[in-house]
Amino acid sequence: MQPKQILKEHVAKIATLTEEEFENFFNRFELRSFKKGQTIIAAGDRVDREYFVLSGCLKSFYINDDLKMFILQFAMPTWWTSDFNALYTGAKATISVDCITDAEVLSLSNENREALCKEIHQAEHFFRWRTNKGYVASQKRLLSMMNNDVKHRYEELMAQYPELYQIVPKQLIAAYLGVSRETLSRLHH
Amino acid sequence: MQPKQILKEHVAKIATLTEEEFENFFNRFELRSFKKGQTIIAAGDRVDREYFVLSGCLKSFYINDDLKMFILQFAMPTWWTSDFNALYTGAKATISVDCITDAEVLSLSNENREALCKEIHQAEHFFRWRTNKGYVASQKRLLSMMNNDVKHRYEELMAQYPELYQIVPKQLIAAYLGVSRETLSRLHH
DNA sequence: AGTGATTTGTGATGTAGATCACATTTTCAT
DNA sequence: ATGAAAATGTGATCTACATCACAAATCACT
Repeated sequence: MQPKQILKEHVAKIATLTEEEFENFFNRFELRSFKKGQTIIAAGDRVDREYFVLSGCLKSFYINDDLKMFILQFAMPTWWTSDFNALYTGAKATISVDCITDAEVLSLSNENREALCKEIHQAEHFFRWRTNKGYVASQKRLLSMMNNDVKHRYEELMAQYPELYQIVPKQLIAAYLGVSRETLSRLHH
Repeated sequence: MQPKQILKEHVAKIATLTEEEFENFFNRFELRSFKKGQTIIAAGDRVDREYFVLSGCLKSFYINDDLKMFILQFAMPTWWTSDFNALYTGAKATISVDCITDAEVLSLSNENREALCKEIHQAEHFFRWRTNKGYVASQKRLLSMMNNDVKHRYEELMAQYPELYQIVPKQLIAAYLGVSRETLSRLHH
Protein backbone atom coordinates (compact mmCIF):
# COMPACT_ATOMS: atom_id res chain seq x y z
CA MET A 1 0.00 0.00 0.00
CA GLN A 2 1.08 3.56 -0.73
CA PRO A 3 2.29 5.83 2.10
CA LYS A 4 -0.47 8.25 1.26
CA GLN A 5 -3.11 5.56 1.51
CA ILE A 6 -1.73 4.25 4.80
CA LEU A 7 -1.83 7.70 6.35
CA LYS A 8 -5.25 8.41 4.90
CA GLU A 9 -6.81 5.31 6.39
CA HIS A 10 -5.11 5.97 9.71
CA VAL A 11 -6.39 9.54 9.92
CA ALA A 12 -9.86 8.60 8.73
CA LYS A 13 -10.32 6.45 11.85
CA ILE A 14 -10.34 9.62 13.94
CA ALA A 15 -10.97 12.68 11.76
CA THR A 16 -12.94 13.66 8.68
CA LEU A 17 -10.89 15.58 6.12
CA THR A 18 -12.00 16.69 2.67
CA GLU A 19 -9.89 15.62 -0.32
CA GLU A 20 -8.17 19.00 -0.46
CA GLU A 21 -7.59 19.05 3.27
CA PHE A 22 -5.99 15.63 3.19
CA GLU A 23 -3.90 16.71 0.21
CA ASN A 24 -2.58 19.59 2.28
CA PHE A 25 -2.16 17.31 5.29
CA PHE A 26 -0.16 14.68 3.44
CA ASN A 27 2.02 17.20 1.64
CA ARG A 28 3.40 18.42 4.95
CA PHE A 29 5.08 15.06 5.51
CA GLU A 30 8.39 13.83 4.20
CA LEU A 31 8.94 10.22 3.23
CA ARG A 32 12.14 8.73 4.61
CA SER A 33 13.76 5.29 4.59
CA PHE A 34 16.13 3.93 7.19
CA LYS A 35 18.27 0.85 7.49
CA LYS A 36 18.28 -1.49 10.46
CA GLY A 37 20.36 0.01 13.23
CA GLN A 38 20.16 3.59 11.96
CA THR A 39 19.58 6.34 14.48
CA ILE A 40 16.71 8.76 13.91
CA ILE A 41 17.00 10.77 17.12
CA ALA A 42 20.07 10.65 19.36
CA ALA A 43 20.06 11.82 22.99
CA GLY A 44 21.29 15.42 23.05
CA ASP A 45 19.83 16.31 19.65
CA ARG A 46 17.48 19.17 19.01
CA VAL A 47 14.21 17.50 18.06
CA ASP A 48 11.86 19.15 15.63
CA ARG A 49 10.09 16.24 14.00
CA GLU A 50 7.83 13.36 14.85
CA TYR A 51 7.57 10.16 12.85
CA PHE A 52 4.69 8.08 11.57
CA VAL A 53 5.81 4.51 10.91
CA LEU A 54 4.81 2.99 7.55
CA SER A 55 6.83 -0.21 7.74
CA GLY A 56 9.39 -1.84 9.99
CA CYS A 57 9.93 -1.37 13.69
CA LEU A 58 11.57 1.45 15.62
CA LYS A 59 12.32 1.75 19.30
CA SER A 60 12.32 4.84 21.49
CA PHE A 61 14.52 4.47 24.54
CA TYR A 62 16.32 6.10 27.42
CA ILE A 63 19.84 5.23 28.55
CA ASN A 64 20.66 5.97 32.18
CA ASP A 65 23.97 6.90 33.81
CA ASP A 66 24.91 3.22 34.22
CA LEU A 67 24.34 2.77 30.46
CA LYS A 68 21.28 0.65 31.11
CA MET A 69 18.63 0.95 28.42
CA PHE A 70 14.90 1.36 29.01
CA ILE A 71 12.54 1.09 26.08
CA LEU A 72 9.54 3.38 26.09
CA GLN A 73 7.95 2.12 22.92
CA PHE A 74 8.33 -0.30 20.06
CA ALA A 75 6.95 1.77 17.18
CA MET A 76 5.21 -0.46 14.65
CA PRO A 77 3.37 0.55 11.46
CA THR A 78 0.79 3.33 12.03
CA TRP A 79 2.41 4.27 15.36
CA TRP A 80 3.84 7.71 16.01
CA THR A 81 7.14 8.24 17.72
CA SER A 82 9.59 10.94 18.77
CA ASP A 83 10.97 12.43 21.95
CA PHE A 84 7.73 14.25 22.60
CA ASN A 85 9.05 16.14 25.58
CA ALA A 86 11.93 17.53 23.56
CA LEU A 87 9.67 18.13 20.58
CA TYR A 88 7.07 20.07 22.56
CA THR A 89 9.32 22.02 24.90
CA GLY A 90 12.40 22.63 22.75
CA ALA A 91 14.59 20.83 25.31
CA LYS A 92 17.37 18.58 24.04
CA ALA A 93 16.49 14.95 23.49
CA THR A 94 16.81 12.57 26.44
CA ILE A 95 15.02 9.86 24.48
CA SER A 96 16.64 8.31 21.42
CA VAL A 97 14.92 6.63 18.50
CA ASP A 98 16.47 4.05 16.19
CA CYS A 99 15.57 1.25 13.83
CA ILE A 100 15.20 -2.36 14.94
CA THR A 101 14.54 -3.35 11.31
CA ASP A 102 14.70 -1.49 8.00
CA ALA A 103 11.92 1.05 8.14
CA GLU A 104 9.94 3.60 6.19
CA VAL A 105 8.46 6.59 7.96
CA LEU A 106 6.62 9.81 7.25
CA SER A 107 8.23 12.64 9.13
CA LEU A 108 6.36 15.76 10.21
CA SER A 109 7.98 18.88 11.61
CA ASN A 110 6.69 20.61 14.71
CA GLU A 111 6.11 23.67 12.59
CA ASN A 112 4.08 21.81 9.98
CA ARG A 113 2.02 20.05 12.62
CA GLU A 114 1.10 23.33 14.25
CA ALA A 115 0.38 24.91 10.87
CA LEU A 116 -1.95 22.02 10.02
CA CYS A 117 -3.69 22.26 13.36
CA LYS A 118 -4.26 25.94 12.78
CA GLU A 119 -5.42 25.65 9.19
CA ILE A 120 -7.56 22.54 9.55
CA HIS A 121 -9.76 22.15 12.58
CA GLN A 122 -10.06 18.40 11.96
CA ALA A 123 -6.29 18.08 11.98
CA GLU A 124 -6.25 19.48 15.49
CA HIS A 125 -9.00 17.02 16.30
CA PHE A 126 -6.91 14.20 14.95
CA PHE A 127 -3.82 15.08 16.97
CA ARG A 128 -5.89 15.54 20.10
CA TRP A 129 -7.23 12.03 19.84
CA ARG A 130 -3.93 10.53 18.88
CA THR A 131 -2.45 11.85 22.11
CA ASN A 132 -5.51 10.94 24.17
CA LYS A 133 -4.94 7.34 23.17
CA GLY A 134 -1.23 7.51 23.87
CA TYR A 135 -1.90 8.99 27.29
CA VAL A 136 -4.35 6.27 28.25
CA ALA A 137 -1.94 3.58 27.02
CA SER A 138 0.90 5.11 28.99
CA GLN A 139 -1.15 5.15 32.19
CA LYS A 140 -2.12 1.53 31.68
CA ARG A 141 1.51 0.59 31.27
CA LEU A 142 2.46 2.51 34.41
CA LEU A 143 -0.16 0.64 36.42
CA SER A 144 0.94 -2.68 34.98
CA MET A 145 4.52 -1.82 35.94
CA MET A 146 3.50 -1.15 39.53
CA ASN A 147 1.01 -3.98 39.87
CA ASN A 148 2.26 -6.97 37.91
CA ASP A 149 5.38 -9.11 38.07
CA VAL A 150 7.68 -9.67 35.10
CA LYS A 151 5.99 -12.83 33.93
CA HIS A 152 2.61 -11.17 33.82
CA ARG A 153 4.00 -8.14 31.97
CA TYR A 154 5.78 -10.37 29.49
CA GLU A 155 2.64 -12.30 28.70
CA GLU A 156 0.66 -9.09 28.39
CA LEU A 157 3.17 -7.75 25.86
CA MET A 158 3.26 -10.97 23.84
CA ALA A 159 -0.54 -11.14 23.78
CA GLN A 160 -0.68 -7.60 22.45
CA TYR A 161 2.19 -7.80 19.95
CA PRO A 162 2.95 -11.45 19.15
CA GLU A 163 4.98 -10.31 16.14
CA LEU A 164 7.57 -8.74 18.45
CA TYR A 165 8.76 -12.17 19.49
CA GLN A 166 10.06 -12.82 15.97
CA ILE A 167 11.47 -9.40 15.20
CA VAL A 168 12.96 -8.15 18.43
CA PRO A 169 15.98 -9.55 20.34
CA LYS A 170 14.99 -10.68 23.82
CA GLN A 171 17.27 -8.23 25.54
CA LEU A 172 15.21 -5.44 24.02
CA ILE A 173 12.04 -7.04 25.26
CA ALA A 174 13.68 -7.15 28.70
CA ALA A 175 14.54 -3.45 28.38
CA TYR A 176 10.89 -2.76 27.61
CA LEU A 177 9.66 -4.80 30.57
CA GLY A 178 12.14 -3.13 32.90
CA VAL A 179 13.87 -6.37 33.82
CA SER A 180 17.33 -7.90 33.31
CA ARG A 181 17.81 -10.08 30.24
CA GLU A 182 18.84 -12.94 32.55
CA THR A 183 15.56 -12.84 34.43
CA LEU A 184 13.59 -12.75 31.19
CA SER A 185 15.54 -15.74 29.92
CA ARG A 186 14.70 -17.70 33.08
CA LEU A 187 10.98 -16.96 32.76
CA HIS A 188 10.32 -20.02 30.65
CA HIS A 189 11.28 -22.56 33.35
CA MET B 1 -10.25 33.73 43.42
CA GLN B 2 -13.44 32.90 41.55
CA PRO B 3 -13.81 29.55 39.76
CA LYS B 4 -14.34 31.41 36.50
CA GLN B 5 -11.16 33.38 36.94
CA ILE B 6 -9.12 30.28 37.88
CA LEU B 7 -10.29 28.44 34.78
CA LYS B 8 -9.77 31.50 32.60
CA GLU B 9 -6.16 31.95 33.65
CA HIS B 10 -5.52 28.24 33.26
CA VAL B 11 -6.91 28.13 29.74
CA ALA B 12 -5.19 31.37 28.74
CA LYS B 13 -1.80 29.70 29.26
CA ILE B 14 -2.51 27.47 26.28
CA ALA B 15 -5.33 28.90 24.15
CA THR B 16 -6.69 32.26 23.09
CA LEU B 17 -10.45 32.56 23.49
CA THR B 18 -12.57 35.66 22.92
CA GLU B 19 -14.78 36.86 25.78
CA GLU B 20 -17.85 35.23 24.25
CA GLU B 21 -15.99 32.03 23.55
CA PHE B 22 -14.78 31.79 27.13
CA GLU B 23 -18.30 32.58 28.33
CA ASN B 24 -19.57 29.60 26.34
CA PHE B 25 -16.61 27.50 27.53
CA PHE B 26 -17.14 28.23 31.19
CA ASN B 27 -20.91 27.75 31.04
CA ARG B 28 -20.43 24.15 30.01
CA PHE B 29 -18.94 23.35 33.42
CA GLU B 30 -20.72 22.58 36.66
CA LEU B 31 -19.34 23.72 39.99
CA ARG B 32 -19.32 21.00 42.64
CA SER B 33 -18.09 20.75 46.22
CA PHE B 34 -17.00 17.57 47.95
CA LYS B 35 -16.06 16.65 51.50
CA LYS B 36 -12.89 14.88 52.48
CA GLY B 37 -13.29 11.17 51.82
CA GLN B 38 -16.13 11.55 49.31
CA THR B 39 -16.02 9.43 46.19
CA ILE B 40 -16.31 11.11 42.81
CA ILE B 41 -15.80 8.07 40.60
CA ALA B 42 -16.04 4.50 41.89
CA ALA B 43 -14.63 1.49 40.02
CA GLY B 44 -17.44 -0.03 37.97
CA ASP B 45 -19.23 3.28 37.34
CA ARG B 46 -20.11 4.62 33.96
CA VAL B 47 -17.90 7.69 33.56
CA ASP B 48 -19.11 10.64 31.56
CA ARG B 49 -17.33 13.57 33.19
CA GLU B 50 -13.87 14.88 33.83
CA TYR B 51 -12.94 17.21 36.66
CA PHE B 52 -10.89 20.38 36.91
CA VAL B 53 -9.69 20.93 40.47
CA LEU B 54 -10.20 24.41 41.93
CA SER B 55 -9.20 23.70 45.52
CA GLY B 56 -8.25 20.74 47.67
CA CYS B 57 -6.64 17.48 46.62
CA LEU B 58 -8.10 14.43 44.92
CA LYS B 59 -6.53 11.10 44.15
CA SER B 60 -7.13 8.81 41.21
CA PHE B 61 -6.28 5.20 41.97
CA TYR B 62 -6.53 1.57 41.01
CA ILE B 63 -7.21 -1.27 43.44
CA ASN B 64 -5.97 -4.70 42.40
CA ASP B 65 -7.32 -8.15 43.20
CA ASP B 66 -5.32 -8.27 46.45
CA LEU B 67 -6.95 -4.97 47.47
CA LYS B 68 -3.65 -3.18 47.12
CA MET B 69 -4.02 0.45 46.05
CA PHE B 70 -1.94 2.19 43.39
CA ILE B 71 -2.25 5.92 42.97
CA LEU B 72 -2.06 7.29 39.46
CA GLN B 73 -2.32 10.93 40.33
CA PHE B 74 -2.71 13.39 43.16
CA ALA B 75 -4.93 16.00 41.54
CA MET B 76 -4.13 19.45 42.91
CA PRO B 77 -5.65 22.81 41.90
CA THR B 78 -5.66 23.39 38.11
CA TRP B 79 -5.15 19.66 37.47
CA TRP B 80 -7.63 17.60 35.51
CA THR B 81 -8.68 14.16 36.57
CA SER B 82 -11.02 11.31 35.67
CA ASP B 83 -10.79 7.74 34.49
CA PHE B 84 -9.82 8.84 31.02
CA ASN B 85 -9.93 5.38 29.56
CA ALA B 86 -13.49 4.88 30.73
CA LEU B 87 -14.40 8.42 29.74
CA TYR B 88 -13.05 8.09 26.21
CA THR B 89 -14.06 4.53 25.41
CA GLY B 90 -17.33 4.14 27.32
CA ALA B 91 -15.89 1.22 29.31
CA LYS B 92 -16.73 0.96 33.00
CA ALA B 93 -14.35 2.67 35.40
CA THR B 94 -11.34 0.70 36.62
CA ILE B 95 -9.88 3.84 38.16
CA SER B 96 -11.58 5.51 41.11
CA VAL B 97 -11.36 9.14 42.17
CA ASP B 98 -11.96 10.47 45.66
CA CYS B 99 -11.15 13.40 47.90
CA ILE B 100 -8.10 13.51 50.16
CA THR B 101 -9.29 16.89 51.47
CA ASP B 102 -12.44 18.94 51.05
CA ALA B 103 -12.43 20.01 47.43
CA GLU B 104 -14.09 22.19 44.84
CA VAL B 105 -14.10 21.15 41.22
CA LEU B 106 -15.52 22.16 37.87
CA SER B 107 -16.99 19.15 36.15
CA LEU B 108 -17.28 18.83 32.38
CA SER B 109 -19.25 16.15 30.58
CA ASN B 110 -17.80 14.22 27.67
CA GLU B 111 -20.62 15.58 25.55
CA ASN B 112 -19.92 19.19 26.48
CA ARG B 113 -16.20 18.80 25.92
CA GLU B 114 -16.77 17.45 22.43
CA ALA B 115 -19.34 20.16 21.71
CA LEU B 116 -16.84 22.81 22.78
CA CYS B 117 -14.10 21.27 20.68
CA LYS B 118 -16.40 21.32 17.69
CA GLU B 119 -17.70 24.85 18.18
CA ILE B 120 -14.45 26.50 19.22
CA HIS B 121 -11.26 25.61 17.39
CA GLN B 122 -9.17 27.03 20.26
CA ALA B 123 -10.99 24.77 22.72
CA GLU B 124 -9.80 21.79 20.73
CA HIS B 125 -6.34 23.34 20.78
CA PHE B 126 -6.53 23.67 24.53
CA PHE B 127 -7.52 20.06 25.12
CA ARG B 128 -4.87 18.83 22.71
CA TRP B 129 -2.14 20.55 24.67
CA ARG B 130 -3.54 19.58 28.02
CA THR B 131 -3.24 15.94 27.03
CA ASN B 132 0.14 16.42 25.37
CA LYS B 133 1.45 17.55 28.73
CA GLY B 134 -0.19 14.72 30.58
CA TYR B 135 1.26 12.23 28.14
CA VAL B 136 4.79 13.55 28.52
CA ALA B 137 4.44 13.57 32.33
CA SER B 138 3.16 10.00 32.29
CA GLN B 139 6.10 8.81 30.20
CA LYS B 140 8.52 10.53 32.54
CA ARG B 141 6.95 8.81 35.50
CA LEU B 142 7.12 5.45 33.75
CA LEU B 143 10.82 5.91 33.11
CA SER B 144 11.43 6.99 36.68
CA MET B 145 9.57 3.91 37.86
CA MET B 146 11.82 1.65 35.79
CA ASN B 147 15.07 3.50 36.41
CA ASN B 148 15.07 4.84 39.96
CA ASP B 149 14.82 3.24 43.39
CA VAL B 150 12.19 4.22 45.95
CA LYS B 151 14.33 6.80 47.69
CA HIS B 152 15.03 8.62 44.46
CA ARG B 153 11.37 8.54 43.45
CA TYR B 154 10.32 9.81 46.86
CA GLU B 155 12.73 12.75 46.70
CA GLU B 156 11.61 13.52 43.18
CA LEU B 157 7.98 13.65 44.28
CA MET B 158 8.73 15.79 47.33
CA ALA B 159 10.80 18.19 45.24
CA GLN B 160 7.94 18.56 42.80
CA TYR B 161 5.07 18.78 45.31
CA PRO B 162 6.43 19.68 48.76
CA GLU B 163 2.89 20.50 49.89
CA LEU B 164 1.91 16.81 49.59
CA TYR B 165 4.00 16.01 52.66
CA GLN B 166 1.64 18.03 54.85
CA ILE B 167 -1.65 17.06 53.23
CA VAL B 168 -1.32 13.42 52.30
CA PRO B 169 -0.95 10.40 54.63
CA LYS B 170 2.31 8.58 54.02
CA GLN B 171 0.63 5.36 53.02
CA LEU B 172 -0.90 7.21 50.08
CA ILE B 173 2.50 8.53 49.12
CA ALA B 174 3.72 4.92 49.27
CA ALA B 175 0.82 3.89 47.02
CA TYR B 176 1.88 6.55 44.53
CA LEU B 177 5.52 5.48 44.59
CA GLY B 178 4.54 1.83 44.17
CA VAL B 179 6.14 0.72 47.42
CA SER B 180 4.93 -0.67 50.74
CA ARG B 181 4.22 1.82 53.52
CA GLU B 182 6.77 0.03 55.71
CA THR B 183 9.55 0.56 53.21
CA LEU B 184 8.65 4.22 52.82
CA SER B 185 8.69 4.63 56.59
CA ARG B 186 12.19 3.13 56.76
CA LEU B 187 13.52 5.48 54.12
CA HIS B 188 14.47 8.15 56.62
CA HIS B 189 17.09 6.03 58.45
C1' DA C 1 31.70 -21.21 4.32
C1' DG C 2 34.35 -19.30 8.15
C1' DT C 3 35.26 -16.16 11.80
C1' DG C 4 34.40 -12.53 14.99
C1' DA C 5 30.62 -10.19 17.28
C1' DT C 6 26.31 -10.33 19.30
C1' DT C 7 22.79 -12.73 21.70
C1' DT C 8 21.13 -16.16 24.78
C1' DG C 9 21.13 -19.56 28.70
C1' DT C 10 22.30 -20.81 33.27
C1' DG C 11 24.58 -21.31 37.79
C1' DA C 12 25.97 -18.86 42.16
C1' DT C 13 25.36 -15.17 45.00
C1' DG C 14 23.69 -10.51 46.60
C1' DT C 15 20.02 -7.11 47.76
C1' DA C 16 16.02 -3.95 47.62
C1' DG C 17 11.92 -4.16 48.96
C1' DA C 18 7.68 -7.19 50.47
C1' DT C 19 5.27 -9.30 54.06
C1' DC C 20 3.94 -10.34 58.75
C1' DA C 21 3.48 -9.06 63.46
C1' DC C 22 2.81 -5.92 66.90
C1' DA C 23 3.57 -1.59 69.51
C1' DT C 24 2.91 3.45 69.46
C1' DT C 25 1.01 7.66 67.96
C1' DT C 26 -2.35 10.52 65.79
C1' DT C 27 -6.92 11.63 64.19
C1' DC C 28 -11.70 11.94 64.52
C1' DA C 29 -16.46 11.54 66.02
C1' DT C 30 -19.39 11.76 69.86
C1' DA D 1 -12.44 14.92 77.00
C1' DT D 2 -12.71 10.01 75.63
C1' DG D 3 -12.70 5.87 73.16
C1' DA D 4 -12.42 3.77 68.55
C1' DA D 5 -10.27 3.84 64.25
C1' DA D 6 -6.62 5.06 61.34
C1' DA D 7 -1.85 5.96 60.52
C1' DT D 8 2.92 5.22 61.55
C1' DG D 9 7.32 2.94 63.16
C1' DT D 10 10.13 -1.02 63.60
C1' DG D 11 11.98 -5.79 64.05
C1' DA D 12 12.29 -10.48 61.77
C1' DT D 13 11.96 -12.99 57.85
C1' DC D 14 11.12 -13.98 52.93
C1' DT D 15 11.43 -13.43 47.89
C1' DA D 16 11.66 -11.63 43.24
C1' DC D 17 14.84 -9.95 40.69
C1' DA D 18 19.73 -8.04 39.95
C1' DT D 19 24.42 -8.87 39.18
C1' DC D 20 28.48 -11.44 37.94
C1' DA D 21 30.68 -15.06 35.44
C1' DC D 22 31.14 -17.97 31.79
C1' DA D 23 29.58 -21.30 28.25
C1' DA D 24 26.75 -22.15 24.11
C1' DA D 25 24.32 -20.66 20.23
C1' DT D 26 23.20 -17.48 16.62
C1' DC D 27 24.01 -13.78 13.53
C1' DA D 28 26.30 -11.10 10.05
C1' DC D 29 29.93 -9.80 7.12
C1' DT D 30 33.67 -10.61 3.78
